[in-house]
Amino acid sequence: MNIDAHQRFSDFIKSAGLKGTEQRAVILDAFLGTDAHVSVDDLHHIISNADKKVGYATVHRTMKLIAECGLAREVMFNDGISRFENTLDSSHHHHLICNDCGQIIEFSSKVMEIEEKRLAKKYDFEIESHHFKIFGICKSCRDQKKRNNSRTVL
Amino acid sequence: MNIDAHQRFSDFIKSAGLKGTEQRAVILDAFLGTDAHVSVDDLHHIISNADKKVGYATVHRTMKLIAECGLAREVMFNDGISRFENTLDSSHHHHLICNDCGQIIEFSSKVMEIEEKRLAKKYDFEIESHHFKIFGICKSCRDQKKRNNSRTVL
DNA sequence: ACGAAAATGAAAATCAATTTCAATACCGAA
DNA sequence: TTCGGTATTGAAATTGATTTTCATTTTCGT
Ligand SMILES: [Mn+2]
Ligand SMILES: [Mn+2]
Ligand SMILES: [Zn+2]
Ligand SMILES: [Zn+2]
Repeated sequence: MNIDAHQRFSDFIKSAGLKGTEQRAVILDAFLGTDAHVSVDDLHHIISNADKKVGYATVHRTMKLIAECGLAREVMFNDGISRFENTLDSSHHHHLICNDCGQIIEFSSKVMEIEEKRLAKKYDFEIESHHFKIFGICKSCRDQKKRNNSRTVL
Repeated sequence: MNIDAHQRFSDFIKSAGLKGTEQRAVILDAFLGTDAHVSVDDLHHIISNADKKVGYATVHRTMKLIAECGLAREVMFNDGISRFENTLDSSHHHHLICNDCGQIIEFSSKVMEIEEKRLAKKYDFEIESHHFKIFGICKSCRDQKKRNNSRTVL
């Protein structure tokens, strides 16, 4: 189905005149092993916890490469930290982000994709990327608040 | 029509147990005097150029207050800098951002607002804010590229 | 005017991201 | 396989926006 991610990365590396290294393999594996939205720091910890040693700067540089070759997408929520998500095993989507617990709900919307194309045409704009983010309070956080409020009243 | 922005800000200040100061007035005026997406640094320069002296930290803290009271909305594009835009004299909208020249085109979309409400209901999510950002290349940058390319060929 | 509380601003701290650079590793050519 | 030019690594330093600190000043209800 998909071209193997490792293959794709090494093709990218080669075609860019770069070199394959043990560190890059370790980082790619760590990244492919998560299904969350991981920061450079997250990945650096994951790698360290697996008793491998790769410098923070190298994780950072390699994640940029992995994103550049299309295996990762860089997303920023509201905390000023860049996070990466696997693009191969998830289709295009957007995010609902809970302001309380940080939970992230993914969604996709055909309606929005169509509307976006209409807007691009209207403004004669060539789209390279786009992102819709909805911030608010998730159901479980609202429920928890309700419980706390009734407790306060008692 | 609108409650006067100054009135609204001073009401907010008062109700929060804060104090009115000359600096806050200067900063609010500077902010209301622009119609762009201005950073703290932008505003600090605007104020300095007008031969007034307000510390950078005070501009920062005051813009947070102005946003908190609903007179400004904080937006972040892709350069890691927070910018503020006037909410009173512009209605709710989203942004097309040119990756080449940084130009920002504003748009609003009824379709998206409706779709967003549908999604919130679907995921039982209480929306507090949302933002749709489309990155790409604007018409004039595309035209310029074309011109450069034909020049290269010659 | 007094005095408690808040605000100011210069400087320092924070913190993710990025750069530096000397040492090391990669890899194609011979 | 060795060689050698090039890329990579990683610890430490730097960057740059944001945020905090804290001594001093200002505000504003009484
Ligand atoms: Mn996602
Ligand atoms: Mn705008
Ligand atoms: Zn939540
Ligand atoms: Zn442009």
